[in-house]
Amino acid sequence: MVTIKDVAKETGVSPSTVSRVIADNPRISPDTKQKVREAMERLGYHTNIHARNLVAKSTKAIGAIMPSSANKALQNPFFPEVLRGIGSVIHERQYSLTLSSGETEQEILEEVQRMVYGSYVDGLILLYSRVEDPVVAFLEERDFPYVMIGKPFARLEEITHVDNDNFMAGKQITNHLIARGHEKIAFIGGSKDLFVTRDRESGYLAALTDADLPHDEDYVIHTEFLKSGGKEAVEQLLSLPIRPTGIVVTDDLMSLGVLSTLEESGVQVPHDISLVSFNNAYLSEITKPALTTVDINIHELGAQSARALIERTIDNKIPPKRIIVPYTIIYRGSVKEQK
Amino acid sequence: MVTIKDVAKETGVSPSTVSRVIADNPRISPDTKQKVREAMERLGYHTNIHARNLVAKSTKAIGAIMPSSANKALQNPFFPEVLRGIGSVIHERQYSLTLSSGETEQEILEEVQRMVYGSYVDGLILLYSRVEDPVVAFLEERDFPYVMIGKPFARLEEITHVDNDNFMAGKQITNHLIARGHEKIAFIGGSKDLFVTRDRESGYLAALTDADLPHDEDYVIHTEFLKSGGKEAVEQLLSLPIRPTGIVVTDDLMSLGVLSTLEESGVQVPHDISLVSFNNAYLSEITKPALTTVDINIHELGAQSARALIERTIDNKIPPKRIIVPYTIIYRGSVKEQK
DNA sequence: ATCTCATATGAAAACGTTACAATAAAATAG
DNA sequence: CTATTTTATTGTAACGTTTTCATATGAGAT
Repeated sequence: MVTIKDVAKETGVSPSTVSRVIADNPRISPDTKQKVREAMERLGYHTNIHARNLVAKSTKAIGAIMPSSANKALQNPFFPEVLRGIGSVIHERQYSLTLSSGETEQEILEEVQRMVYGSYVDGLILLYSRVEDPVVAFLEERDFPYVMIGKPFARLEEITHVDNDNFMAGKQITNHLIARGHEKIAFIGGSKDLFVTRDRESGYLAALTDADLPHDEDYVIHTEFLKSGGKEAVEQLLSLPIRPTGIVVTDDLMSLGVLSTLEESGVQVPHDISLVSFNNAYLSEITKPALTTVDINIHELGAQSARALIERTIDNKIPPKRIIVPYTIIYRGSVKEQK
Repeated sequence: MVTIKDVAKETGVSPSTVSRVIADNPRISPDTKQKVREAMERLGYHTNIHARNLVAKSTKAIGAIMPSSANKALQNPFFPEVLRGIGSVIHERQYSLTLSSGETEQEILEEVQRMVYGSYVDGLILLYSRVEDPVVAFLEERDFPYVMIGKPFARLEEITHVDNDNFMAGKQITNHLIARGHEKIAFIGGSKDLFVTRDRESGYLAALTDADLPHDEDYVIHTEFLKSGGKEAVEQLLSLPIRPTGIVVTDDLMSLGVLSTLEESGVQVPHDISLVSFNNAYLSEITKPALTTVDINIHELGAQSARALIERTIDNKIPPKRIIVPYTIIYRGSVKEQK
């Protein structure tokens, strides 16, 4: 292993000078810098981060905390995509990325504690958001830098987070249905405990109100993620005396389930019922009628959170902020004019 | 930050003794161990990995290298799942997991070099396999511990890798179709450059041969991952003078595309054409006819590779090995008896 | 009682880096 | 041409561990 001393010896300067060259300190003459850099290149020098971290406090590493795998959400293509987003800025800034590996909530907490106490990372990105999260409590108590993707459950103004404007997205996509002549519009969302669901639902309701459409409670369904839930939801809607002509579904994967159940029941999409969805996962363009869906820009959610976190690791005193990533509506084939 | 010295002072022993207690050195008396452990607990001591790594050579961290994002495969739910698998053993052994963040091949190589030279990790897991991979060349040259998920392109016997028996799986799933009376069976696979495709195809062909069925070259199609490719493949098959009655598709996501194209063309699955698939991604149970598919046990692929790697980081001289993870066929509704 | 040997502990060096204080050399001012 | 400031460089002390070597204590063996 070639160290700073080897480079120093090679160039005939002191180790401290080499260290300064690495840090690009202005106090070093251009000549020396040049010379040292050549030697580093020639000998194949690479900084040993452990030595560096021991003295300088920064690790130049951040951690990403995944939700516990009890949560089926993991199957969602969301994760590889956020990780890519995070990765892109991580790479650009020459940071490195550590992933949490716990499966249960308890394990995740332990993992986080190990990362924080052992000074593995400078900051953390929480890839989920839940009620009364002990991880958040711990980080707050230690005043450790972190940002959250999605909307925090409490202390909204005190936690830096990156989110979409889910209210507006929900409103706008519902408006799309309304503009196409739909008046009986249902909503199928995930758990009510999740802010994504709540915000999108509020948007949906607002659109209805703005258009002077009544909102029927039977038209709003919350279901456990997918599969059985999605099936039940659809069956419930179809058994109603007056069937909806349009449905807003809060997740593409969910839409897939809705779509298949609808077809099983002989209901044609978009002929009989129009469907709009969220996320623009890859699969949303390969379903039978391709889905009209809200592209929430997952990659950007990741990238922005990484940027915000790095900023925060440099100065944890900057005021917390909320970053809203713009969404785009992707129009495809799941919506039809309703006469 | 509470250090080993603080614990030493608190208990009235020397730092070296504390260090030995941490390492559970048998030379320390049970009494002392007890006492020191209590103090560690009380003061909230946590090992600083950077200090430890500086002297002991192990980082107790491994890296996972994702494929370049040029590769659409990233959208595949495969990744969160392998990462979970890796994570489970990582956690169990108290290791930590670093993720590569490069987007292009060049970036990935740089990333790997940084990880290796900077001694960020003890070993690497390659989550992909490609021809003439500079990353592999680099790792081989440095004799750095690594394992690969999938099948290496060269030096099969020299690289520790974790894979399924894709030949047998391909054969068995094809046999399932044959047993149900199908004789005209087509195959839709990904790029011919990928070993997964090749192996599954060989299995498919072997099944045909064993059953004395002819194999028609027109029935074998290689397509770029999905979407347009999947569509074309299906159209090609349907335009044949004699249509197949069964299709083997090498990936669930691909099957989704095949399924929708088939339906668009008015072909009913499984009534007109039966479909079998691979991977058992979550979506395979929510498609219209749920897919009969090969569960390749992605989680286990990850877990096994992590285990093999950790073993290898401890002793890089152990002979390379190949680990075959068993698959299971999940029978669902996409296959029908052919009379 | 002396000697050997195991057992339990401690002192100190090392790991590769950064950062502060010190110094030497060069440039500028009076 | 000395005094002062500026610029470029160096020596040294940390950072928190592990590890080798040394040492003290007590138990058996002679």
